[in-house]
Amino acid sequence: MGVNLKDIAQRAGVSLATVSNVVNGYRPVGERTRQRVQQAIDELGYSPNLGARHLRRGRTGLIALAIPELTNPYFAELAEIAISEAAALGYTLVMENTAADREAELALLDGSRQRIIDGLILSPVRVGREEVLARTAGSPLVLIGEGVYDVPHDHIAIDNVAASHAAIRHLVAIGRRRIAFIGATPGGDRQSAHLRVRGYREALAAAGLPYRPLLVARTDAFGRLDGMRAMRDLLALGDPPDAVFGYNDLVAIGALRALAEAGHRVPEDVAVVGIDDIEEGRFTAPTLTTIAPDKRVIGRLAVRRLVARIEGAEVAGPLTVQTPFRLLRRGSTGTPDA
Amino acid sequence: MGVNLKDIAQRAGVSLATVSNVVNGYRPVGERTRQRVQQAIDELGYSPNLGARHLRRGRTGLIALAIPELTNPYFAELAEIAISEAAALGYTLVMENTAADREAELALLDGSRQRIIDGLILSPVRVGREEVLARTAGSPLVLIGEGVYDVPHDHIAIDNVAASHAAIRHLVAIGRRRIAFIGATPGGDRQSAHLRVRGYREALAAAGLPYRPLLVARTDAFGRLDGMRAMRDLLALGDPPDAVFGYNDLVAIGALRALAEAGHRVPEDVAVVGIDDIEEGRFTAPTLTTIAPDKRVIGRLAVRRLVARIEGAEVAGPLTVQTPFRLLRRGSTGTPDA
DNA sequence: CATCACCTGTATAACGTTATAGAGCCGCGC
DNA sequence: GCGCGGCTCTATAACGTTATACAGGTGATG
Repeated sequence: MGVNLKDIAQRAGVSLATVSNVVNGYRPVGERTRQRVQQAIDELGYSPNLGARHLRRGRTGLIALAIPELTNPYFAELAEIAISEAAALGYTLVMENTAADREAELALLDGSRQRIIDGLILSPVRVGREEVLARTAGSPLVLIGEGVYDVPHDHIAIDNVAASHAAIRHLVAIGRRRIAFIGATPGGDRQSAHLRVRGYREALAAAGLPYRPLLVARTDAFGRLDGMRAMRDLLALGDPPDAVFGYNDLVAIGALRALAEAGHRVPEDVAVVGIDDIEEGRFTAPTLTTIAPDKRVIGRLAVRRLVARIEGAEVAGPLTVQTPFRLLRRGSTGTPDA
Repeated sequence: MGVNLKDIAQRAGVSLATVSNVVNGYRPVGERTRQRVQQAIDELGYSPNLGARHLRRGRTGLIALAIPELTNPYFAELAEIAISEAAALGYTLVMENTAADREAELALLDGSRQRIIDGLILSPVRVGREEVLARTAGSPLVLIGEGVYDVPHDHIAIDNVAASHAAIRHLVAIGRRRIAFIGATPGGDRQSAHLRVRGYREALAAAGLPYRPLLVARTDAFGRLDGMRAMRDLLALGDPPDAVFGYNDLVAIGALRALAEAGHRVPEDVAVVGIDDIEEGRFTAPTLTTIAPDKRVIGRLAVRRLVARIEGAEVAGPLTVQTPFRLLRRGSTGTPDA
């Protein structure tokens, strides 16, 4: 349908190859010829057929970002950053929703369904080291968030243990002693849940506080509803917590809801901290104290690493990169809003 | 790199064309041959090179969903539905972020950047009838949300006027008399803002209430922050409203925040209603009454229409489809949570 | 003046697929 | 026995691009 190289070549009175060289500068072209060709391109409105180009080049120009849920604002915010970074590098980013499903993650890893993409950024939830090592697809892979260790792939995430430390230290500093954690997982999945629990335990120990297993609430997923249910259970304990640290902001927001329903005051009765710094947390009542990962760094770095691997560049630096984070004190731990 | 048709053909001892026919059933193939080929495919693990296939077929198998912001949960929820519907129909959905930018919308319409996609689902914000009519790209286009009328394209949206009516009727029914609207726009963009204001005015008139221009707050965008600021302004009026209807849930949630900060009780002092039924609204304090569009219908219908047009099928029914909605009564208008 | 290197531009072979034209083969009916 | 239709399967020409090999011309150098 569209205008193609041949049309341009005819119009400009040169060969196909010359037009191609003008378009992507693979070989030098004389100034006069270049101008004639460029004029023809402008007049006819040529844009290359990417299918054909990529068939020839062996690459498609697409990269995929696979996340467990698009409706988690953290991932939506991350995706927005990754999309624009990919565009800046000349790639188109395709979103894949794994829905935290093991089969979906495996399918992506093996690339069976995905002969279209040049590389994959995956936020793994259900797959671990073995599955990643068993990966057959040859295209580059960058892991974000959850840790899958000792695999030959880039991995970008915050230091989950340190992040937990910071959250718990803050709660201790404002005088809390019975600090609960919401969002532990039963199985081996969700490495970061384990790491965050570990940071929680270590920080408690460092503060001289006892570790009470009853105060660590497991959840199946990590949405608002899960946080709400877990908080209800915690409130039903004979001796409920005076602070809660959620696996992420959504869980913490669910906890806020359960506390409001039960008539508890936040932060007076129970203080709440989350992780992710989603925009929503700046508008809850009270506003949510949170650990803010640097989403811009994570999103951009993931895309850049992936593109560098795709293009075969030597990538400096270690495979695993830990990105910075900050503690944002807000209403849910007693800091008045600005 | 991968296994291709030729490898399979050699392995099975048949011709290229036969393998192709086995793969996509264009021509009948004898049972014995089919089995030999199928076995070779399974053994070697063949999957077609989509670039080549699409070069030949003239289609890429990609469709784009262009929305003003990925971080608006309404669009994230819609996107999740559209992605899975597209996958079910054998297409891959690419997300495009227009960031409510006119240039970005125009670029998508003209398809200059987008020779990769077979069709486009666009939620227009800054472009209107003329721009859509001037579209040069030949690929099918489906519009969602905002209305751009009298153009030869499918358009899927709720009846904005009726939705506003329902919201205002509800507020009137619970005894409110000074009802404000947050989210009018100055320019001609955002048709739906105009329509929602129109429904607001009509419903006021039908209830015998006066229309007070001071109670219609303009905003530049439609996020939580915009809603919060607008609500602050409304509260500063000599005679503040006793109810607020937001352009969408985000705006309404911002209003909730401003009300909480100013010490007003919801719904006792001010009742609040939004549109979109994003999950977040079920967890605010109080929970948010909202007009719930049927996102599943919108997302699926948009994708199906688009795919039908791409594949050249005759599409029955009118171009413009209005999708159903429901009023969900929650805490912000005095209905206790279930 | 011959040789050589260089600089532009051209012709063409891929890339992996699908659709078209046609080649064998078999059995049936005249 | 011959022609014919139907059924499988094959050979091959696209699709639009890029990279390779090559051709023609020009200027510099010995």
